[in-house]
Amino acid sequence: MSRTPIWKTIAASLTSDIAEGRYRNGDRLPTEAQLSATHGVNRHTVRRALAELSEQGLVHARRGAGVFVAARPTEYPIGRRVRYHQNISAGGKIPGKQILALTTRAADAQEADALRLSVGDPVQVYDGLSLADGLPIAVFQSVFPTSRLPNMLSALEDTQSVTRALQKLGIKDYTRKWTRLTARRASATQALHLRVPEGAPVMQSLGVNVDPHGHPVEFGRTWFAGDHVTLTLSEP
Amino acid sequence: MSRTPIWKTIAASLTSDIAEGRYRNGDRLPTEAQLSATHGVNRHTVRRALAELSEQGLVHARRGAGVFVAARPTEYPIGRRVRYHQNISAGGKIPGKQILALTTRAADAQEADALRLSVGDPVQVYDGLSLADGLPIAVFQSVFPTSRLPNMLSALEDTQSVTRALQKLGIKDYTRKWTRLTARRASATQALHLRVPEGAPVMQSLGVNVDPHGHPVEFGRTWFAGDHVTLTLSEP
DNA sequence: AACAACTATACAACTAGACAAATTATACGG
DNA sequence: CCGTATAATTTGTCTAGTTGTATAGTTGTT
Repeated sequence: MSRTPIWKTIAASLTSDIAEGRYRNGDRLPTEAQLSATHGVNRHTVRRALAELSEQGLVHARRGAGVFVAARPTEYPIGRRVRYHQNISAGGKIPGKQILALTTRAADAQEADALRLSVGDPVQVYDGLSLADGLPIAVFQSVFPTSRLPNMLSALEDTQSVTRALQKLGIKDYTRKWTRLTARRASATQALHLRVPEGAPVMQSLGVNVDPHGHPVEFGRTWFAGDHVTLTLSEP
Repeated sequence: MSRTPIWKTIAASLTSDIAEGRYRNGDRLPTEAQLSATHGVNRHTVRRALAELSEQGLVHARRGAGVFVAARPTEYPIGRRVRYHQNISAGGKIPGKQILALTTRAADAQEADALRLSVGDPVQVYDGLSLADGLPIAVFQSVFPTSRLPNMLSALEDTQSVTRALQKLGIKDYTRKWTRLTARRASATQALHLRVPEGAPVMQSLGVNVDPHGHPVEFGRTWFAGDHVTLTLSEP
């Protein structure tokens, strides 16, 4: 009998299938039941193989949905001019955004400090999800001062783009004033959106964009899925 | 993977949103579709969370309309002097009434006994709905003897208030002679008015009000929505 | 005998899609 | 202006499929 466990040969077979492009980025693998049937083994043996691939970051599973080929890291440049759509397009991927929620509430201390407001001043909040080639790479929360941008939410609803929404409201250009990066663990909801296990490492980015006069127009919090993105710093 | 089911975290999130006043009494929650999108989860998972809140009585759903934050129980004191308007106002809520029907017919056995009439004597009947903060808390049926109060219905139509209508007809004060309480299941029409599922528990209250001379002036049947009201007994 | 690899079974948790039923919003005609 | 038919929303229910986890048993190797 062979010395190598069955699950290792199955894992190797799946790995080569992925490498050869038989299953591509974001594709769903056959179900565990199908794989166990085609390989003539028990489902648990297939699971052992999939666990190996998952460990290596080649695939990720979603309960009830299936096992998917993990995306290769997306390059995301961060500099003085941060434009999501341009960044992703330049990397040869199709950008996408998904609105999770548009709300109005009072500013907390951090937001007030960043936007030069007082705590409790009204702000408009855009919670969303950034996609590259249809795969989630980041969840973000953009906060806009209501006093300076009264109709930001409706503009966002129309354009789905921060850049275009700001243009609509008369702000033709904006630049990044500062960016702070930290490593964090994904919360339950972040993990769900980013399709990573809870507690997986994410990169938290805090930043403020200002108009040409230096007035802050947006305070953004972004959480990048560490496995799917590498941030590249251009002009610090 | 996390040990706690996703739906529990969603339920907890919604509960805290309600507790913090983000959604208030009677407010409509976001639709199940919206919630499932913002939480990055299937609609059925959201439904599981909402079912939990519904079980706890925090929300109630209306098919085709939405999911609403359930009103906190309204305190309704029952004693010798039962005045609807005062009772609700004292609880810090805005009282309201809605006339469902004003009719004249013959007294049945129960009504005749309570009002010291003969079966078949003419009585005037006021079917209505009691609201607190715009939410239905009870349906009621007030029966008045035509012999003693000939123009009660028109007085009610003007004043919408039993107390003021009786004053208009010369009865300056009245007190509760007796009250009987029973638990029942809501009939279809009651359930519709009270916005509770059919068969939900309701408290049936029967009572007679008498003028200062001890003559009965009103026989009232009231059905309180059990989930929305707690009756408190003051002077028995 | 001990251990690792694999099998077998069952259930929980979540996803996916479809359709029914109730409600609300909208357009139309008198 | 009002009522009515129509469409769009929204919750309720059903069926089916998929991964996650737990328990117990079998087989081959050392």
